[in-house]
This record gives sequence, structure tokens and C-alpha cells, in this order.
Amino acid sequence: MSAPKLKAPRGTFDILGEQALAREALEARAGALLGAAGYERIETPVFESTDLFARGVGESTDIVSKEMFSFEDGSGRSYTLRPEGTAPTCRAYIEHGMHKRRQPVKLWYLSSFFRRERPQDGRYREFWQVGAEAIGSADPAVDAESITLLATLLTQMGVREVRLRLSSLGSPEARGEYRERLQAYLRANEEALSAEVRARIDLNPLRAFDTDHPGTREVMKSAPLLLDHLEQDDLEHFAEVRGMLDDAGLLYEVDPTLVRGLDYYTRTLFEFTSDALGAQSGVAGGGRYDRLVEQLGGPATPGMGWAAGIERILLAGEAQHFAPAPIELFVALGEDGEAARRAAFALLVEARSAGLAAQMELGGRSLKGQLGQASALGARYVAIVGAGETALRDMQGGGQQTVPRDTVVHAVLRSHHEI
RNA sequence: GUGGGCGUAGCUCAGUCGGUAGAGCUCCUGGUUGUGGUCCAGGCGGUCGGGGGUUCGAGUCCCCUCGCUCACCCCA
Repeated sequence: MSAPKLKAPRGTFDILGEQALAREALEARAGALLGAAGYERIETPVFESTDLFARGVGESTDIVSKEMFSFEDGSGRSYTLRPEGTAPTCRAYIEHGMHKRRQPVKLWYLSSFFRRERPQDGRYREFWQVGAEAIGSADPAVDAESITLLATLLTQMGVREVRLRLSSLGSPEARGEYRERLQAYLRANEEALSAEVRARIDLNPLRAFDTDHPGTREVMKSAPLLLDHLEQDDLEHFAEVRGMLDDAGLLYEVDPTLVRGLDYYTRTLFEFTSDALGAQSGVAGGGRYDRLVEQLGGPATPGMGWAAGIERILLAGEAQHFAPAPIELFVALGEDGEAARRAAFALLVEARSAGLAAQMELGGRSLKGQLGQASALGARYVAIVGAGETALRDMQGGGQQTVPRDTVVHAVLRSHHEI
């Protein structure tokens, strides 16, 4: 019996080649954009106490109730592979006493997250998100800045057919009150609702707005809307955020039925989708979470943030070709044997010390094969090293001459500067 | 988690009525008594996702399973 073939686990993938280069480019863009806006990079542990997500994200959410990869260490403690980035970031904010720093504290991350969902294109069990969190200020300008930065990032990444939907959830109190009102309304019309919606009346009545079920849709047409039940200061906050987005020239659609599957959101809530994607059309989402830090045991501290899916940005982005940077010198072996190989290696080391992007033949190829290799690497020059002689070949002009080996690096550097 | 489609070399795929596998690309070698991106020739490479079953015989039919994918769901 032979061992079964080893494969990457379901819903996971290796990142190679052009994918790796595309992601590097995205990370560089995000770093430049967010760094210039005062966001500091943060990386939190891949796993955290299960309790962090249970308390932060919410027990009744899909994420916590059925999608977490949890495990116990030897001592009976329960840990969970992070399913999202906001709760860990807030945990770090509290743990490092960041409320003592100048507020708001702005943090960004690019990391992988884990949810046990059924995979399909654009939805993976290990997926990557770039996220930004601004913690410590309730100023509506924080919301507007945060959303604007995200819009800029998506534009820079060439994400096609983007739409922004915006809403406000208000305070937890108003939301709670509204929630009860909505539940009462749903119960009063229960017989017309779909089974799934009916089953979720207690857990998450807001879901009822997100349905294709005809009967439910009919009922929801005249259902009470959260936006009509917000408190005055929440309405003002929302209006101010909208005003600033208008001034920034951002197009958006106010959608009072917008729902997020995480419990911590308050006030501003938004989602970017791309019609270039299939069912997994959400590219980025976020909002304000003014009670989360306190809920996790820190001082009462408002927060605002978002996360964008790397795979979805790339899927919805304009097709771009990435190629590794060409090298400047390829050191080929002009003859077999240790003497030539050692001379070649010494030249390689010398070239790199001089700052050249250089590679040498490592594959045992014929000279024809070596030149093909050099060509594929985009090498400008090839040094063909023998135990005695060394030839320097210009791969663009095609010229070649025998030169003293210790002048090769100098010659390449000089032509490099002339270009 | 539910339902549908698909799963043959590293990649893209062909495989007729069941008769134990092919092409192109890639890679390597040769044509050039060692000198690249074209061309020509050759070569490496597959327990046909995995496991059972039917059959004299299964890549082809049946069942199970794993994976991908589409929709639902959910979300980034």
C-alpha cells in the first residue's frame, strides 16, 4: 500500500510565480498608501484565545458558531485560528496600552485568516486580507478617511465594476430597540416568511432583509427600517460622514438593509462589491465598532476599520502581467570540472558584492542550455568561464570577447551606468 | 452545511462501441568537433484524484470518497 498523495488542505493554496509577484505589488501599494496616512503595520498571532472571538465577533454569528478552526493545547485551553483581524487588533490595542498614545491609533495589516467554509472561487479556508483600523476617535472624519483610503486602494489595484453601499447601525441601544421592533414585526407576519428566516428571528432578524424568498420579500417591503429609528447624534454622525464622502467625490448608495455577519459594528457600516465577481462579490467591508474595545476589557474606546479580500481584489482586478526583475550577469560554465566551477563561483560572489543581480549555472546544462537559461532570466551579460579564459557576451548586441576574469564585474558595472 | 458540473503527463487538453494511454506547451539533449530567444529531431514525464464493484478485460459502466468549480448560504 502506497502512501496517499500529499496535497494542500481543502480550501488552501500555494502562492507562486506571478501570484506571488502580484501580491507583493498589492502589499507595496497598501503599505505606501496607508503608511502615508499614518497607519502603522501590525501583525498579530495566527491563533488567539477562542474567547477573544466569541466575545468580540459574537457567539451567534456564523463565523463563531460554525466556521472557526479551534483546537486545544495540552492544558485544556482553547485556541482558534484567527477568522478576522479586528478583534485581535483591538486585543493588541488594549494589551499594549495604546489608549495612552495619541489618538486615534491607526494600524494596518496584511495577513491570512481562517474560516471553515465550503470553498469556491474567491472563497477559501485560508484567505488573505489587507485591513486598516483607526482606534480611539469617534470623529466622522475618521470614517470618511478610512473609507476613502480603501476606495483609493481598490482603484489603484484596478478593481473593476466597484460599488459602495453604506448604512448606519446607530448605537447598540437603538439597534436593540429596533431589533425588538423588527422581531415583533416578523413574528406578526411569520406565516409568510421562509423557514430559514423564521428560524433566525431570534438569532439575527436583520438577515430577513437579505432574501430572495418571495413571501419574505413582500413582508420586508413594509418592515421597519433601522435608519428610521436611529438616535439624533447617530443620524448626525452618519450625515456628516456622507457629506465628507460627497465632498471627496465618492459615489455610494445608502442601503438601510445592509447587514454584516459580525456583532461588533455600530454606526457607520459599508461594503464594496464588484460586479466582475460571481456570487462572492464582496471585495471589502467594514465599519465602526465603538463598543468593541470596552467589550474586550479595555477602556471605552471608539474604533473604525475595514478589511479587503486579497484574492477577490486580484480576481476583480485588471489582468496584469508580472515578471521577475531581469538579472544583469549570468555566469556560465565554459568547460566541465572543478577549476571552472570554482572560478565561476568566485566571479558570482564578486559580482554580488559589487551589487549586481547575478546568477550562475546550477543545473548541469550544456552551453547551449546555459545560454538559453541566461536568456530566459533576461540576463544582459553572460560570462563564460573556463579554467583559463573567460569570455564576456552581450546578450542584447550579441557581441562577445575574451577578457581577463577580474575585469568582468567592472565591465558590466560600467556598461550598466552608461545605459 | 445543501444541490448541480468537473477531475487523464508540470500546464492546456484529446481519448470513438469498455480491449491496460496520446497531442501541444514546458523542461533536457542533439542538429552547431560545447555559444541564447526561430526551426528540425529525439528524450524525460501518467498506478487516467483515491478506494471498492461489475467484467475475460475499466480512463471509459456502477458505488463510495477526496478535491476543484457553479449556485444557495455566508463573507473578504
